[in-house]
Amino acid sequence: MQLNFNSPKPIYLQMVDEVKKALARGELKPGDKIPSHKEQAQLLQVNPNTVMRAYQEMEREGLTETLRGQGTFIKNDSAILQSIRSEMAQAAVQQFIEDMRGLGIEPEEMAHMLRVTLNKEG
Amino acid sequence: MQLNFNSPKPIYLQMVDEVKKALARGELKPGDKIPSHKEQAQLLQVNPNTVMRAYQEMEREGLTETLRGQGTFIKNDSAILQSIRSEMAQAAVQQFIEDMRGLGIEPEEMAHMLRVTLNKEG
Amino acid sequence: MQLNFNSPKPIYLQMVDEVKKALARGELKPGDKIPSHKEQAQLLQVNPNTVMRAYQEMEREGLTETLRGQGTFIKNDSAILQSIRSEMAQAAVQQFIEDMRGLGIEPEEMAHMLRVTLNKEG
Amino acid sequence: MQLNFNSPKPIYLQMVDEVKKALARGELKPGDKIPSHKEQAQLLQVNPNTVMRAYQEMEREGLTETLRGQGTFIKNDSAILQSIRSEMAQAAVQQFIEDMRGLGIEPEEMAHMLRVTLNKEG
DNA sequence: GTGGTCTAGACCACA
DNA sequence: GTGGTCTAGACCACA
Repeated sequence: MQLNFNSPKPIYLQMVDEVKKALARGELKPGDKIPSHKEQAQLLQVNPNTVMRAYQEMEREGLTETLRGQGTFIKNDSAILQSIRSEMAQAAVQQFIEDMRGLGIEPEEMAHMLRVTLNKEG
Repeated sequence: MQLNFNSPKPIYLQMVDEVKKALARGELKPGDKIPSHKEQAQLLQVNPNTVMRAYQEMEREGLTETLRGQGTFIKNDSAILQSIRSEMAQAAVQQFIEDMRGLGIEPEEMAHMLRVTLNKEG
Repeated sequence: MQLNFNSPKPIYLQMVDEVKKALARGELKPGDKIPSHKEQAQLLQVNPNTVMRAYQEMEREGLTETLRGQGTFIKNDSAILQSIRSEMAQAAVQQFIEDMRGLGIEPEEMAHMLRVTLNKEG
Repeated sequence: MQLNFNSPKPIYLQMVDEVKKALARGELKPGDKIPSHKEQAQLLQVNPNTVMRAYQEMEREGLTETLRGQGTFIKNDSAILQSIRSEMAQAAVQQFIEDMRGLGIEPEEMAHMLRVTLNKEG
C-alpha cells in the first residue's frame, strides 16, 4: 500500500482509497481478510489508531465488515463493490478534464497530451 | 477564483494554484497588478492572513514581486512564467495516468473513457 | 436466548440478563439445570470463555449454584429469585420514564404513546 | 450534559444522544453554537479527542455543521432535526415494551406499572 | 491476537 | 482560539 506522508490528504483517507483501488484492480476480493489494525500499522509504519480510523471509515461506507475477535473482511454482499471501479475511474476522468480546462487546454489537446505521454512511457 | 474549503489542500496553496492557472489561461499577464491582500480577502471571504500567506508563497516561487506602496504584480522576467502551463498540464496528465493505473485500467481504456466523457459533455 | 453482538453491553452480561428474564417469565425454575458452558457455547455460537464468565457472574449474584460433576443449577433458596421480576420491571419503567423525560415528554404523553404503540402492535 | 462513565455505552455516543435530547427538549436550537471540543472536554472532564469523536459523529449524521475556525453549529436546514424527538421517543417506547415482554409482563400491567410509578414520583 | 474506547499531548491550517 | 490529524500507549471484551 502506497502512502504519501507529505500529502495534505489525511493518511487514513489515503488508506481507504488504496483499499478501493486494490478492489478495483482485483487484488482484493469479497471475503478477503485484511490485516489487523495492529499488523497493518506495523507494516505501514503508522500508528494503530490511524489504521483503526481508516478501517472504521471503510466499515461506515459498507466496504468491510467485522467479525468479533476474528478480524475485518471485505464485504461480500455490497452493491458498492460492483461500482467502485467505474466510479473512481469516472472521478479521475472528471478531475483530469477540470484540471486541463483550468489551464485553458482544449479537448483535442487533452487527448493529444495523454496519448503522447502514454507512448513515451510505453 | 475557485476555493474548496473542504479540501484537505490548504487554502493558501489553492490560491497559488488558481493564480498559476489564470496565468496559464492568459487571464493574468506579466505586469498585471493583483488585488491587495485585504481586497482579495474580502472578495474570497477569507481571512487576510491566509491571503498574505498565499502571496508570500507566490513571491517565494518567483511568480510575483511587490513594489513598496504600489502593490503586488505578476513578474515579467521570470522563466517560470513561460513553463507554468506545460508543467501543470504535464502534472495533470501524470496524475490522471497514475490514478487510472491504480485502478488497473489500461492505456487504451484511459483514452477511450476520456473521449467518451468529453463527447458527452460537449 | 437473544444476544446482540453489536451492543456495547458485554455479551456475558447480556447472558446473565437473559437468564434472569427466563426466570421472571417462569421458563426457568429453581432447581432447573442449565446447559454446561461448552454446550451453551455451541448453542449460542459464542466462545466457551464468555459463557464461563456469565456463569461465574450468576454464581456470584447468588442466582445459581454448581454441584461438582453434576452441573450448574438455578438456586432454590435465594431470596433474590423472588424479587427479580419486580426489580427488573421496575428498572425498565424507570429507564423509560427517564428516557422520555430526557426528551421533554410529559407523563400523560408517555402513557398515551405507550397505549398507542401497544394497540398498533396488537 | 449527563455522562455515565460506568456505562458500557461509549462516552462519545452518550454525548451524541445528549445533544439530540437537548434538541428534542428545545434547549438547543438550529443555528446554536455548541462549545468547542476543547472547552467541552474541560466542562465534562473528558479527553478532547473523545469530544471530537462525538462531534464528528454528529456531523456525519447531519446534525451539525462546522464553519472553518469559527466552531460547530446545530444545522438549520436538516429534516433530521424535525424527526429526532418522535424517533427517539418511539425507540424508547419500543425498548420499554420489549423489556417488559421479556419479563413476561402483559400490556395492561405495563400501563399500570407506568401509571403507578408516575404517580409515586409526582 | 482482534476490534474498540479512551487518555495525553503534539502539530497544523485557518479566523 | 477552532477544527482536525496523528502518535503513543493503556485498558477492555471476546475468540
